[in-house]
Amino acid sequence: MQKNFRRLDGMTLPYPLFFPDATRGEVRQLSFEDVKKVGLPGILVNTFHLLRLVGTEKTELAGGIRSHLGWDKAMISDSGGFQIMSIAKKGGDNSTVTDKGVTFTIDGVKHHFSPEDSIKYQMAMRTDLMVVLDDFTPPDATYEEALMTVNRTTLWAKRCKATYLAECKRLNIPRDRRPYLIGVVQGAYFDDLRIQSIRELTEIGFDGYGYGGWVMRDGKFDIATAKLMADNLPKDSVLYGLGIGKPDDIVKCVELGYQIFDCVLPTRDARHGRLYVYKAKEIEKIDVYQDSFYEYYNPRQAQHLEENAPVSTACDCELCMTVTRAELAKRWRERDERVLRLATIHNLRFYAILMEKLGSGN
RNA sequence: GCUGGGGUACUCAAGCGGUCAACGAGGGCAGACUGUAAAUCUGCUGCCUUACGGCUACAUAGGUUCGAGUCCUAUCCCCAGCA
Repeated sequence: MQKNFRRLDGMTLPYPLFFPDATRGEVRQLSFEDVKKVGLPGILVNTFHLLRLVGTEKTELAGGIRSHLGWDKAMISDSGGFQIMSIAKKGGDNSTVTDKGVTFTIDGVKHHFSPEDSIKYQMAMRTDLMVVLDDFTPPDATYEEALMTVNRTTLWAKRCKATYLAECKRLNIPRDRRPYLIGVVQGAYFDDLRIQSIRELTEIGFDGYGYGGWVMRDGKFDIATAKLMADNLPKDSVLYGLGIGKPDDIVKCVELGYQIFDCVLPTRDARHGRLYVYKAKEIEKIDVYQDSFYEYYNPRQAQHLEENAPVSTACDCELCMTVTRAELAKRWRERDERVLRLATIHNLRFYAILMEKLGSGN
């Protein structure tokens, strides 16, 4: 198993890594300075949304999305495959998905997007890791529907790989300076489809493989499929849990061999008033291998208006160092927007500490 | 003192004879959120009950009516204008 993540500039970062989602080029509520202070290795940006909002020319001219945005740490990109699910398949509009690609309709505007587009733009962005465009099903999909997306994902993966190689050649990128290209395993909850997807993708050959699709099953993280994949994928490849996940699920995945994660949960939960708190008095005493090693803290609850302690004593983030629970609760109910930033910082710091704890065992 | 307008659940606020346990908003409580069209969304919020249903309620007391938060009378408060 690989021990380190290699950035385009040659710098290495020890696994496991968690990348907060900066879908549109920014982690919601945070400045890049905030993200850096939190101690995470980089951010994940979304190819489809950035292509829509920034465009290819600007990015190429600026020498990559990193310098366009002014971000100097690691950056990985998602292909836009998830948006096929979250936007195109949500129904009710004119979006369509065919083998050729996908047509999104957002606010009445049509956007065409193909596997080739995704790779070309990811190359133009010069992210450290990129993901093939994939297709997947909603949780209630039938076997036949899941099979169709497995086949399409394989078809697209081939074209993504070809585009990747062509772009590397066209741009004269030396072998050791190429971004990681991740294939995404599909197959929903059907083990044989997952195996088929793994077989087809590994035949094409990728630097790593992602646990794709709907990772939740009946309201719980589908650890069985995560294990199936870890057991059947090449041991020397990178394992990426796309959209994973809750802190305890990340712990389980790291134990299975997963190295890279990204998820909206810490940032979205922060905005929605769900803060993560380690059940330990101080950072040194945190044991992430203990059952239920953390709990939720909701600053919106009126009961916290009297509490003069910090949100967590096992945390060194700006929120916990400067604001009491009472102050946070008060400011939350006053709709002071700055608390969303502090809450986001807190949850991301929680994830950063989690990854540090998980990495120290390497 | 006169004239006019009001008193509705934790708060604000609809309601103008039945479809009202009472619109809506806030607050409160609970839940959801997993490659971000989410600083969002969903419930519950008089009492008993899992529910059906029952009970008690729209300042207070009477009254009219088959039926009253809604109409009438008196009383108590509040507000504006005039004295």
